[in-house]
Amino acid sequence: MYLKNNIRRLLVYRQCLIKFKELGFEIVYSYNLGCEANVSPEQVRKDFSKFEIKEGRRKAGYKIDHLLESLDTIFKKDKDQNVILVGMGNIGKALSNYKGFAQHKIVICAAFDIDPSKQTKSYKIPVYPVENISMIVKRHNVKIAIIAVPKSGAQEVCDRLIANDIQGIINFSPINLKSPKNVYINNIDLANEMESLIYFTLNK
Amino acid sequence: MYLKNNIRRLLVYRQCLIKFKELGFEIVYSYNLGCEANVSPEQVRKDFSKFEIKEGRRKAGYKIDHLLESLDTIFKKDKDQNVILVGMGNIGKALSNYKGFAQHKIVICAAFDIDPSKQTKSYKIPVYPVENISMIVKRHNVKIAIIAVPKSGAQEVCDRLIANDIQGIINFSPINLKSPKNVYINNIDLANEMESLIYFTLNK
DNA sequence: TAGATTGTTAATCGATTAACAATC
DNA sequence: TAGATTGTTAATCGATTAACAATC
Repeated sequence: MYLKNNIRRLLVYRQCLIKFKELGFEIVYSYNLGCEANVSPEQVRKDFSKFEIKEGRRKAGYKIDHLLESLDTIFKKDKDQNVILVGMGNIGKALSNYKGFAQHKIVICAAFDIDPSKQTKSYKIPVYPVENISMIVKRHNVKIAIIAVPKSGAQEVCDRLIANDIQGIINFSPINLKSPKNVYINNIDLANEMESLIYFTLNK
Repeated sequence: MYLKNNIRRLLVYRQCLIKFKELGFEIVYSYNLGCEANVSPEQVRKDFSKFEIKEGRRKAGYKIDHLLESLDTIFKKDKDQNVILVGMGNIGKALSNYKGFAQHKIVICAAFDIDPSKQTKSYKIPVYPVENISMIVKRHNVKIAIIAVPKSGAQEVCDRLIANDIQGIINFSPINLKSPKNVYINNIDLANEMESLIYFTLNK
């Protein structure tokens, strides 16, 4: 199993490569890419090596398109990935409008909220009562979910998702969810992210 | 300089301790806290040791209140921390309404946007034109900023913030910002967070 | 007291960095 | 060819885990 940092760096490389491509470049050296991604050239080559990306040519660098293809294979970008979103509060709404997902072939196919006033099919993404999770998950074969409900309801939502065979959850609620270890959870606690930033800024 | 992971775990411990406290507990053992935070008891004790938190009593565990006080000292929670927010799009708006910051004594004291239709003082947080950054930063002695503008404008905003002596930036724009190394940047790329979740979920 | 738990020291593990042969 | 760059192997560094003495 590859480590988190590895994967995260690959995703940053992809970001950088897309930028280079947009700027009209066709090849990069590990040195360029490292500069842009804030890592050493050796780290870049090591990461590629670990994922068996061996498309560089000594002295001639890497073709950007080839690298992007390899990364698309690793991240299975051949088709859309359906995800569901639970909670249409501040964060939920922002995520449902977020443009960045589409470019990554991530599609929020349905949202859920307990508040009937937020349930509508006239919105860009249909918003259902949470009772419908089971139906929608089966219909669209969803394996990934986003939790953006208040802290108090997060564990209950989590349990319901797992009961419906959701395998991975990104959690914006500031609580450490309990889950069986075969369910992968990515916690994003916005206040903690701010705290950590503040800590490192003030303790340089 | 303490490592990122260390600090992040301390913040998770705090989250857990607050939960325990709300549930009426007064003491914890490293074992309980580890369980809740998903780390080993040894890791908990090691982290405490590193930050010179030595308030446990053998066999009697740690007083939750004492631990929270120590953590508040480490994270300087004696007074509010003013931050500014640039970009009042989807994400910016969500952040400006986010309840979780107040509990952490993080205060968004002003927001900025280039779109005149978004500039208003009648909103909960005043929204100014970006030209006013300099004035507000000086007036409130702000050192920390949030970037939530589209990718295309992010580097320009970043440069302007740094020119105004901002020391730490949390960046929600999907781009690797260039900055002098004395400015700490915390990048949160929502699409990459989703990608990483999807990767680990599908490659278990 | 005996057993449990802390705080720290030592051992292990894994990630990053350095070095370098291969070669374009 | 000479110099530059890759891909990999070896060395280092640091984080995590294990062990254990101290002691409540």
